Amino acid sequence: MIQKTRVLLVDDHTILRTGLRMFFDSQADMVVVGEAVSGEDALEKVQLHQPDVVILDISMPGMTGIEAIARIKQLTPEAGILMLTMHEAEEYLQQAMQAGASGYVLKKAADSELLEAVRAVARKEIFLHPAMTSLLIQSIYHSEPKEGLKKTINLTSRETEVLKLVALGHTNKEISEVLSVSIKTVETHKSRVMEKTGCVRRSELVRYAMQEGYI
Amino acid sequence: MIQKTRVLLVDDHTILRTGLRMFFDSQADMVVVGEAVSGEDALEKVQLHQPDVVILDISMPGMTGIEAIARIKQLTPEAGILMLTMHEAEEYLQQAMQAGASGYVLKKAADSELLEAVRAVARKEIFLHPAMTSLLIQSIYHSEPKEGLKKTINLTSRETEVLKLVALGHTNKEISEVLSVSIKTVETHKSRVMEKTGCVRRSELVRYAMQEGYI
DNA sequence: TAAATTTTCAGGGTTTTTACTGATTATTAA
DNA sequence: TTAATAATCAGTAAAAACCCTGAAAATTTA
Repeated sequence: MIQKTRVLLVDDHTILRTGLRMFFDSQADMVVVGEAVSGEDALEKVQLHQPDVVILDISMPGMTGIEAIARIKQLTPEAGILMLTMHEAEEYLQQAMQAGASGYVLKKAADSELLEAVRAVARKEIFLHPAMTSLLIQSIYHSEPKEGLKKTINLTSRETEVLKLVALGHTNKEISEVLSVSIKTVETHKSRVMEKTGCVRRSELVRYAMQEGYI
Repeated sequence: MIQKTRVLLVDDHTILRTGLRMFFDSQADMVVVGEAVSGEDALEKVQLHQPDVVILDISMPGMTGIEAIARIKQLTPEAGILMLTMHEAEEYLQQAMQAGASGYVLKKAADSELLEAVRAVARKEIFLHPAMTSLLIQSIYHSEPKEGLKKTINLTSRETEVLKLVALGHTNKEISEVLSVSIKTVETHKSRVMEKTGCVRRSELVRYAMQEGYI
């Protein structure tokens, strides 16, 4: 091992970070070069420490892990990003991989799996637990309209119509003409959809619509 | 091991089949229950032997492996299909996974990998070599448009980037930030794309991008 | 019927996009 | 080495979108 794999830990739980640091530093081929407690913090630390692998939690205060992935990738495209999370849901997995993550490991996974994942990501490979891979492939190639998510986010029929048309790139005016309502009404529906889905950008709306099979 | 994994070999090369049969039969947990020399033959043998795992080559006389996957899946959805091929190209990989394959192993892979793959598929998991997984994820989430489609309308690389981002719902500002250029530059590229494609509305641009496989 | 939800619309200020025209600097091809 | 193509950016005015708050009908549910 000529060079140790440089690891940056990003998690808001100090205890977890400390544990991970001890764990990684006890490995001959890796070293923790820094820690960050938030997405914003991570962006700084990434520039400062130039890590090979960034280990990131999805749920963090402030910027979400998903957002952080994109920002980090922008800053240092060479750094591999490994999501370490307790969420087994495929929606997170999909979003993370789409945003540019190189791996996804559950917090309940075995230590050996985490090490394997870090080493794979350091080699520029993508690491997913077989079961996670199944989920991903399934969701990509053989996805059914997800009932689970539809239950939580309940769009009205009018909101659904507007979402679809927005995602297809139609302007508010076009939508208002198609639905025979005023532009103001369209704006209201759209903003309500964004509120319900948690989207703050039109692009997120597009992705949401695609992901949920609206378009 | 209560039940041995029942394997069906499908390949038009007799030597290879014989070698594989000996190899698998030497394993304590698997048994080759049949062989087939073509896709058509495979369909019969699948019904006859009810295998747990079908090992299939893509390139075969008559029905292609990709076609065979779909047909086999239709007949016996419980059977896992493992592609064993010399093709490293991601287009085959994508097609195979989309058609319903559960794994993809290169003929040049190590014996141990093949065993691992068969066992994973028998467990209803999906098996891909990490490098293959990378390819797949890359091609799904970070794909370049297909060359064939770009013949008629020739977009420059920058125009293509802008088109993709526009179609994904990003604002000019977001695009200018991602590409590190001014908004004015983005506007120019976008209007040029609209000129070339004949689109006059953003929605048409979205449809074009989808149709041409940009997104 | 009463309450909750859905659908509809408005005002107003800010930001962004659109649709022009025009132009400079690489890079590539002939 | 020209000539063509690609990529960059500017100005400007009108149109549209965005982001609020607020609110009245219509419909559905309890």
